[in-house]
Amino acid sequence: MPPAKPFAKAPPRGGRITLREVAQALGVSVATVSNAYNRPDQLSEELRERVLETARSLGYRGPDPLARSLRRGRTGVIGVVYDAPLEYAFADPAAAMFLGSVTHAIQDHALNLLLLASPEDVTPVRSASVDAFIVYCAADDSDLLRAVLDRGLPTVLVDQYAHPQAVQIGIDDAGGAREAAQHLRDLGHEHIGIVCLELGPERHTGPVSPERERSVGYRTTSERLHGYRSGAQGAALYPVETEQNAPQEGETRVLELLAAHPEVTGLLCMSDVLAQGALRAARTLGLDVPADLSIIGYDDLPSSTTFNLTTVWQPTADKGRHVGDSLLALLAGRAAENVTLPTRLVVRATTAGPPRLR
Amino acid sequence: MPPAKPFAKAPPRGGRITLREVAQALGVSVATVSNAYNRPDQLSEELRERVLETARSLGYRGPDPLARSLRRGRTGVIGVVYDAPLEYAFADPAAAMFLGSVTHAIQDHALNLLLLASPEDVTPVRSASVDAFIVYCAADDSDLLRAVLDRGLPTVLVDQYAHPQAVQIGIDDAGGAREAAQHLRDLGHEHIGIVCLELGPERHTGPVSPERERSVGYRTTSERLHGYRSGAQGAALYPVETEQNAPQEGETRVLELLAAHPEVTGLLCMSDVLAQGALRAARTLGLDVPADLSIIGYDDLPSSTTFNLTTVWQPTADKGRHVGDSLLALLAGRAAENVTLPTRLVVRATTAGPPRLR
DNA sequence: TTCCTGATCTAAATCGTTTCAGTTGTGCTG
DNA sequence: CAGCACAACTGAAACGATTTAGATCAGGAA
Repeated sequence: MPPAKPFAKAPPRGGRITLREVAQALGVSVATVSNAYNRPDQLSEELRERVLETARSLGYRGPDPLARSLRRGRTGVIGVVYDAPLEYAFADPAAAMFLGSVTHAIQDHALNLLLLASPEDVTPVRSASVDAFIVYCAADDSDLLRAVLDRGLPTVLVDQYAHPQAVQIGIDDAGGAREAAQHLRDLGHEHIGIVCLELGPERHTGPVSPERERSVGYRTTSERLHGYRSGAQGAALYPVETEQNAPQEGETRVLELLAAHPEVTGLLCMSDVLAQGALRAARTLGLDVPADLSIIGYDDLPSSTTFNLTTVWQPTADKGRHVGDSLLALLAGRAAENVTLPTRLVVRATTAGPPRLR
Repeated sequence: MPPAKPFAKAPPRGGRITLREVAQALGVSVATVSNAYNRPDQLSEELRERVLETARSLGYRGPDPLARSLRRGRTGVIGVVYDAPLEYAFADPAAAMFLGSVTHAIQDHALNLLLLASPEDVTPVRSASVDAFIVYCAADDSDLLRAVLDRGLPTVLVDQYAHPQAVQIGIDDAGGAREAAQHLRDLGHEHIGIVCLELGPERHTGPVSPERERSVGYRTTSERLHGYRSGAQGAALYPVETEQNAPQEGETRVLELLAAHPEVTGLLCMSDVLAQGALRAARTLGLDVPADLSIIGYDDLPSSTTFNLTTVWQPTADKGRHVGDSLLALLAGRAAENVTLPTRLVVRATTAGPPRLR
């Protein structure tokens, strides 16, 4: 290897044009060029035109966003964290709709969403250039949540347990669940299956044991389960756990459940996606819905109207709006309050009284 | 709309701890503290421990990601641009699934997705700190696309016309459409309705005139329309335009279409979501599917299995993977090639021969 | 002793902006 | 003609890190 290069001071960066180059080409100061872009009132219209013109001809693409953010101390980016492979988030229409409503709420304020992937590794959370965080469905004791709070940035927790260092936005999960269970009871169902979402980050499937039920990590699951129990008093309940919020998964679990407990005549599903799986299972078994089997979902997705699914509606759009508002308040240095939004049972065509005999 | 400038004034940068503070507290240089985080082999284990310990006790939260990015010239962020209100993207399960598959493809490479909202304003595109762009479903002549290409960053175009300055990843839109149309023809349908996605960024609804059909801005719509026409030769075709990819919208347009053309016995929908609307319309009219009306969708969403919908499958996961791979190649300075992925008709239970008489 | 090597650690130069605090030069008032 | 407001522009200090090119020192070989 040759020991030393004669031209050691070669600029390694590809010939990137900066404010300085433009300023030099014009014989003005960099401050003036910067002002041409950011504060047109600080220089004469004529000079501004010349600056912009020169910049264009030099191939200058405008002030570097990164340098600007560093200097200004603001990025205009909100980090979104989801405590599961992020692909699941997109596979879940309810999550996608929520993200859509957040987007809607913040896009007029020059804010954008950065999706932080890979939950088992907290590095992205530690090294993301963001002004604030949204944490969606993280378990209360997760490393992820801890890493987020460690950043010390404004944080909004969605559908999670409250935390002193963050704002919490959620829905009345238990209330909606209670209504749903009550509805089945009112119709006369005595044996009711419950298709749960994940109870915690560790993926399990099958019947939920009482001790497992006692240590549920996700607030949503926990609350809905409590709601079901309080609304279905007097009935026999058969909760089963799923490991992914997907129709296929719902179908499999429901088939298992009905095989183990043929006396079940009603199904409470913690999501419309799982309810879709229940619908498939019923079709597979040749059961008529609702004559042979009643099914209730949760979320009220757009497709559920088409399925004529009885379900629990939740104000997804409102939720996004509240998250957005809270974020804006926190970023402006104001306080924001925890919010719990209402839910409501929507009775459609997948529920009826139980069959007299099977 | 006035340009949003929410945080013109930065918040008080009250006592933020930096590398320097930590270095001073220890009496070492900032380089050493930096090395403690980034290159542990550059200092003794003992000193490194002390640095980390001091940092912790001082409340230092680790190297600022922004400053690091500026210095390193890399952000680890990919900008995603969608040529419609971003909320629509989330409302469309196919788009959400695609985003999910991209996420999956890049998350092992320390890359994250930044969703750039508000398409009518190109500011976010101009001022986003990203290493590369993904453009999804933008019209060929849109300001948005131009703004993206102006940034001069690696760019992948998805479901769009090819462009010399970018890599294009797409599917065989026309092929799938042709198969679908052919299928209806083979079954004997003579009068076929076509429910189109948006033809261009300007929202229209209702019947598509021949001249409008000639100037379709979105490649997906254009290709599928061509495919339908080439597969349905000999039949009378009635294309109608929608302004949003949503079930409700599909229902409305189909009701209009069937009112205007009662002789229609088959429907080609450019998305499963629109096909869902068709299903609703049929129910509203008391028509039996497929006895009275055949319906074919496009995308093959998970819910379409439940609906038993005949539809055109597309390799969403593959698409995301290819986008991810191309991005990685471009970021590494390598070249990447345009890719067109196959599509395939999936026949389920919503298609049959036309009724003899109505 | 002298020189070389390797392990540690440091000084200083960036990275590309924004913005505070001036410095000019001009025209107007009193 | 002094005094002053004002418009137009500039210098230089941040912003918070990474990284290159040494400096220093101890130990071992020659």
